[in-house]
Amino acid sequence: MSHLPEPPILPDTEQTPPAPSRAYSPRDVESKWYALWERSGFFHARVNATRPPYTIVIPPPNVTGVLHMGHILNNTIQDVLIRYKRMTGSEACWIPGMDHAGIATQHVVERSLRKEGKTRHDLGRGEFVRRVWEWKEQYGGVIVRQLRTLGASCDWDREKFTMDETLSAAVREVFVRLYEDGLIYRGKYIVNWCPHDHTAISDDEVTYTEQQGKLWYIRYPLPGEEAGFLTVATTRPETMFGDTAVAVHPDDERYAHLIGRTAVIPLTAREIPVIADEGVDPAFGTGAVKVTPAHDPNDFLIGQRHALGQITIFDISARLNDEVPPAYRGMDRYDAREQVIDDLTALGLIERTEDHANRVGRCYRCDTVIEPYLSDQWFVRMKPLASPALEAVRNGTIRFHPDRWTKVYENWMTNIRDWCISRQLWWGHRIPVWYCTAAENRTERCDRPIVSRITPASCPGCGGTDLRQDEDVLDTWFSSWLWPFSVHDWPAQDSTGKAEDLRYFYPTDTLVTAPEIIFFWVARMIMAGLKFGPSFTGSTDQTKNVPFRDVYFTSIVRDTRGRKMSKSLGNSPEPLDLIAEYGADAVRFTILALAPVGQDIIYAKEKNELGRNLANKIWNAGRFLLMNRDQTGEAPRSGQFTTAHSDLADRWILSRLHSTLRDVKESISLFEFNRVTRQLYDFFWHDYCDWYVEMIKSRLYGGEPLPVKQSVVTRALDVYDAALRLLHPIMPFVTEELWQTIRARDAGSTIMRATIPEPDAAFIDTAVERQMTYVQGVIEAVRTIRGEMSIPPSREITLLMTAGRAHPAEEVRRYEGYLSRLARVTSLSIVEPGLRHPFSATAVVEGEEIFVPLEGVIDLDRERARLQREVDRVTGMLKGIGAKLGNQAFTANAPPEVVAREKEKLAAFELNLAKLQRNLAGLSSARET
RNA sequence: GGACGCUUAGCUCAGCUGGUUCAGAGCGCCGCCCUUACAAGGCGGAGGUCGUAGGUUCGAACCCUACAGCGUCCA
Repeated sequence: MSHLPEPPILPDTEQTPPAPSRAYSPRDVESKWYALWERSGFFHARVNATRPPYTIVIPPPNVTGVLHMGHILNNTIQDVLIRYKRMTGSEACWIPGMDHAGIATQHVVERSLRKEGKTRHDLGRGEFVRRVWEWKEQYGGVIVRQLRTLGASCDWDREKFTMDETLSAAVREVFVRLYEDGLIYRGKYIVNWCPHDHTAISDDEVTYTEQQGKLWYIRYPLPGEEAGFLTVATTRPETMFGDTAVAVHPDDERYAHLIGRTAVIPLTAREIPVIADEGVDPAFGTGAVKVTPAHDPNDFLIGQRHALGQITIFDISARLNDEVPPAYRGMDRYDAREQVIDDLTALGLIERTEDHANRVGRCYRCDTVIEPYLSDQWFVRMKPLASPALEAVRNGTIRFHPDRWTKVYENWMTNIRDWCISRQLWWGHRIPVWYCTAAENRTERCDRPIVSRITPASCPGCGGTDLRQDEDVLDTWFSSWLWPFSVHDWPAQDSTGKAEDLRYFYPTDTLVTAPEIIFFWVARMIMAGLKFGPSFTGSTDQTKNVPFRDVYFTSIVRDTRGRKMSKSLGNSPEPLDLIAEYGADAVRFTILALAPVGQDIIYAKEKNELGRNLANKIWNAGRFLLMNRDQTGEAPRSGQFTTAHSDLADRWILSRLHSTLRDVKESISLFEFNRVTRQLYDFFWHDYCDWYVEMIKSRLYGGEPLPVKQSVVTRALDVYDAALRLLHPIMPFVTEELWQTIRARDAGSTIMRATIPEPDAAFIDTAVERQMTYVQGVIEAVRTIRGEMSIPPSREITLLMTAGRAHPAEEVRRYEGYLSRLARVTSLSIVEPGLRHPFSATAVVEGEEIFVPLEGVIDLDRERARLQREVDRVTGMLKGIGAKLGNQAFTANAPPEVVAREKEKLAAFELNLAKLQRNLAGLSSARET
């Protein structure tokens, strides 16, 4: 339990000690609450039949990862949803965890080995993997601790890691099932090979960039023809040693006579056929292309159609191998390119060279240029999985926010290609496939791979025990796509006691993630849910099997120059530094406030002042309430809100509170978080602090009887208490601190598990809001006069005003306290309309005239100019409305209520204008008197 | 090349089904205030032909078309 700093009491001695800070200091507050929440088990969710579940699984960050701005946004949103749901009747469960990040983690450990002068091969596979685990235990998961600093209310008891035993079992189970269903196959195909990481990567892991390159026109000699050549154009001359044909389009008359003949690969003596293939673009280069089936995906297909040979000429590092002439062996692919060009030039075989922009694919992990490479890999057949997953999004079982991502998804899903799932790494889930290596007694069955959930003891073919497991591991995403149910220990849920959890918490409700991984992850999770869900939901109902119902795609965080924030650019603030400087609450609030729906965020650290200032404002409102509570005491409380001794301001703030409860509820349901921040900011800052608190001061500091004051205090606390709860999901720390402080709480209670009130339409009172608008209008009019006439607050003024039918005198009298405090008016007189009040500054509010007598002070010229501007403004508006109403077409076609409204406006403005003009004239005559 | 998104005040953004205080907020700027919660504050003020050009409509920031600029994804 903590206490707000007391208001400063200055001793009347000459020495003034440093005043206790009146500013909110998040550092002191935030550090203590998280630990208490976690220790108290407030984050933990349980199967609870009396509450509906609300589940989110965290997009598992890499075990190597550290918190960046994208995580701040993403996890703040998840926490807001979880905390809001927890406080509005749901059993909210946010399941945290990490993935093992195959390539990235292996890199990290290899790098540290290199410092010892070793490679992983020196250690051997078993030892290397042991070292990775060691690294993980010691250094991994920094991000998980950082999330706690952010305030994330994850259910840490449920934390998972994709390499955990149960999640590994899920991976094996899925592999075997897919294999048995014929959806997994192995084959020699062109894959995206990373020559740096020495592994295949999937199509989605390649990022393409436009690059300025060259197109070389190379002469391939035609045997038997003196000085006869067939010229082919290529961007990759170094691959010519792997050519097994030259191809032209069958309809290309230029080359028709060459089809079926041969050409010689320069720098070698090898002859290759000239073939005709529909896939050749006659407009590209010369219309004749070299065909290298082992090193180009298109050529691979051409090669298959024509049964061409496949000659692999690179080793795993993309250096030329022994398939090429001795002079080039061992050369890097780019060195070889230069050498080949030089040698061809020397032979006069380069016809010409053109600039050519080409798309270069790079490894998304290490940025190395990808080499299309022929190798044995494992694939998942995607089409059968994709169609139900496509359907689930199309028919609205799963909804994307913003909706436009649906189209991106559909596009990809309808053109889906098979997924290469094998990786030539050591860190990851090893492929559960064994091969019989028995030399003797082999049967036909021995040639088939043994696909098994558990390590097989012997070959089912020959019974031999000489088995070798496939060397490869699985793509990390092959475990991530199971995450929504593998976190509940599927398929071992019965033996681990998590069966009930799986039934209760699956499917999850909302997925919050980045659009960048819509294919990598989101789409595949949907496929996995629909494929494997029936086995644990016991239902074929799509709605029960999908992994989530709503997917919210977050914005990309950019710097003020529009560049994506990244480590390598160094343009991203360190999130923990931000939190240290501004407080986690401020960082959370700010990032949400900055995030336009579906657009990128332009982020600068100074913007956190928005959130910090709000925290400070609320803190100080709390101090105000506390002081008055201690001074005055509270009235006895019975219901939710005290209605005793309530006046306009009280009814108004309750109306505003319930409007805000309603608006926030709606905004959250629409995932419009920046709107939530605006609604809360406006309520706290403007409605509560600027108007309500100022208005109750006239009663708190006036001569009201104690019970009245106590009711006022109680109600102010009631509203504040409810508003704190509503704000809590976004600013968890400061709201807990204040909630605990403003009133005594039961031991072990927390705002985290308090209830956010349901919006109640009975409190929303438009009549009260209209009256309040009038009062505010009068106060603002007087303040404007003060401001423009440069009348300091210290100078007392009197106010004369008319009181017509809409706001009769007895009503205006009730507001006198507000006017005196908020407009610093010392006396109020109701006057008859139409009287002259010379030497007064004037204004018209809702048809009522107000006069501020300023004899001796008034600058008549300034006031005249001010009124003239106002007259001009109103005249302009009247002109517009007049034109509209004078237009036959408008009055004939517009809905009657619109026309009526315009007529009302016209009348009101005309009334205002007449009064303004009369007062302006009165001012002019005042000069003569 | 195809698809999608964005363009509103100096900056960052709201503006929902076309018509109420539809032209707004925060920051910044100018002026006045240390008024007993808050100077990380209070009060007031100035700032925009809503990217351009057409069109639909009685009426367009909002709907349609084209163009320009910026951005993202896919080929």
